[in-house]
Amino acid sequence: MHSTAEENYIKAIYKLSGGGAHGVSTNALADALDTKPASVSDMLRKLSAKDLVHYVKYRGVQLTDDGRRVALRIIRKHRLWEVFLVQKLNFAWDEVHEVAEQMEHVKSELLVNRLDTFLNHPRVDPHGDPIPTENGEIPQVEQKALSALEVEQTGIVCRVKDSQPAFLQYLNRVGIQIGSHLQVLDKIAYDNSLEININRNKTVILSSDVLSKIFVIKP
Amino acid sequence: MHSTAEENYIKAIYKLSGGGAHGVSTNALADALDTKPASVSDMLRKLSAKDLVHYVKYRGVQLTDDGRRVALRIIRKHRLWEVFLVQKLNFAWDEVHEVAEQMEHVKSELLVNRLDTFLNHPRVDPHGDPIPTENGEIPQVEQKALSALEVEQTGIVCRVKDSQPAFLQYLNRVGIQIGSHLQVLDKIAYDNSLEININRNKTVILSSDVLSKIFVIKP
DNA sequence: ATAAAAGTTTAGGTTTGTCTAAATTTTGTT
DNA sequence: AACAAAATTTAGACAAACCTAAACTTTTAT
Ligand SMILES: [Mn+2]
Ligand SMILES: [Mn+2]
Ligand SMILES: [Mn+2]
Ligand SMILES: [Mn+2]
Repeated sequence: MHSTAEENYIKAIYKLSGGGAHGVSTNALADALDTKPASVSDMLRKLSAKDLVHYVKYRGVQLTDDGRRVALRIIRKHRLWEVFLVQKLNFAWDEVHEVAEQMEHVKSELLVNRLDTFLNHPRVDPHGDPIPTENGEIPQVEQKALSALEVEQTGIVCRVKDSQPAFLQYLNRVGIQIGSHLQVLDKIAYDNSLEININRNKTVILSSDVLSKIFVIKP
Repeated sequence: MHSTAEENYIKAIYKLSGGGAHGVSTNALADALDTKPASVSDMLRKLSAKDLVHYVKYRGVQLTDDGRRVALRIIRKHRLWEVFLVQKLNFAWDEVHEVAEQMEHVKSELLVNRLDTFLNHPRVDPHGDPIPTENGEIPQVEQKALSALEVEQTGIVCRVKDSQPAFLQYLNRVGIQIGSHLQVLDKIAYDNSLEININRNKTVILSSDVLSKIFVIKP
C-alpha cells in the first residue's frame, strides 16, 4: 500500500493543515519531518501523482479526500496503540509516543478493529487527543486553551497538545495530568503567564507557551 | 539499530541453520526470503561487515554470537505478539503470523518486557513454538514428530511446525489443534501415511508430509 | 518598481535493497 | 582428471528516500 515515509508525510500534512483547514508549506513540512525542503519537494511530487495531495509548485500542499482518509486511519492507529500502552502495559504518558510512531505503520484492518474493541472503543488517547472512528469521524469536545481562562475561572484538564517527553515530564513535575482541577489565581501582565492552583492544593506559575498547550473543559 | 531487511535475513539464517547448528546456503536463503541469490550475496557481505554472521564466499553462512542474540530477540517478539493476538484480540492461529511479521520489528525493550509480563510470561506461542526468554534461552520440551509414532501409540499435539494459513486451515478442517489427543490406528506402507484417530472420535489419514509437521508429547 | 531576502524547486549524488545477466567457483559424473 | 551442471558471486542497473548546491519564484522592503 503506502510506505512508512509516505504515511509520515500525510500525517504531517494533516496535522500542519489543522485537519485539512489550510495549505501547508514545504519548509513547515521539512521542519516537522526533520528533513530538508528539497526532499519534501520530491515527495510532494510523488504524493501528488498518487492523488493523495493537491500540490501546486511554490504554493503549498493540501490533502485530497483520499489523503485525509489515509491520515485519519494512521492517527486512529497511533492513538489506539497509545491507549493500549498506557492502559494495558502500564506505560507512562511520556513513554508512549515514540513507540506508537512505529506501531501506527503496522498494516492490518483486523488488528485495528480488534484492538479498538479490546480497549472498549476509547474516545481519547492518553494526551486527551480524540481517536478517529473507523469511518473517519473525530468526536469533538468543547474545550478551551488554559491561556484563554480569566482570573478566578476554573477548568478540568482534558488535553495537552504536545507529546514530547520533555513537555510531559515537565507537567509531571508540576503535578498536572488529565483530569486535574485548575484555577487561575492571577495574571502577570508582563509576559501573560498565569498563577494557577492545581487540585485546590499546590500553586504554580505557567508561561504563556505552556498555557497554550493545555486544554480544559468546564468543571 | 538494524534494518527490517537485516533482521529478516538474520531470522531466516537462524531458522534455516536449525538454531545455529549448521551453515546455510545462499540459495536456501533466497528461497526462504523470496529474493534472488544475487541479493542474498550482497546482504551477506553487509552482515559479515557488521559481524553478525561468519561468511565465507561460496561456502555458506553462520550466525555469530551477536547474530544469534539478535535472532532470538526478534523471534521472542514475534512469538509474544502471536500470543497477544490470539489470547487478547481473539485472532485465530492462522491469522497471526503475517501480522507478527510486522510487529516483530518494533523497537522498544520496554515494550517487549511489558508485553511479556502482561501475557504472564508464556512459554510457547499459538503454534507451540517455544518463546525465547529475555536472556536468550529457549525452554526445550521433549517432543516427537507424529511421523515417528508406531501403530497403537498415542500422543498429545504440542506443536505444529508450519505457520502458513493454508496448512493451519487444513488442520482446522481435519480437527487437529494444540492439545488434541491422537492415536495411530494403522500405517499405510505404500506412502508412509498414517491412519489417525483424533480425540477418540473422528479418524483421518494424514500424509507423511503433514505427519512430519505435527509434534506430540506423551499423553 | 526594483532589489534583496526568503522560500521552493531542480540537478546531480548517495545509500539501501533489490534485480538481470555474465563471470566464477564448486560439485558431481564419467 | 576433466568436463558439465549447479551454485554462487560480481557487474551494472534501478527505485525509494534522502542529501547539497545551484537555480528559480515569490514575498518583502526600500
Ligand atoms: Mn503520539
Ligand atoms: Mn497522543
Ligand atoms: Mn509466526
Ligand atoms: Mn508461531
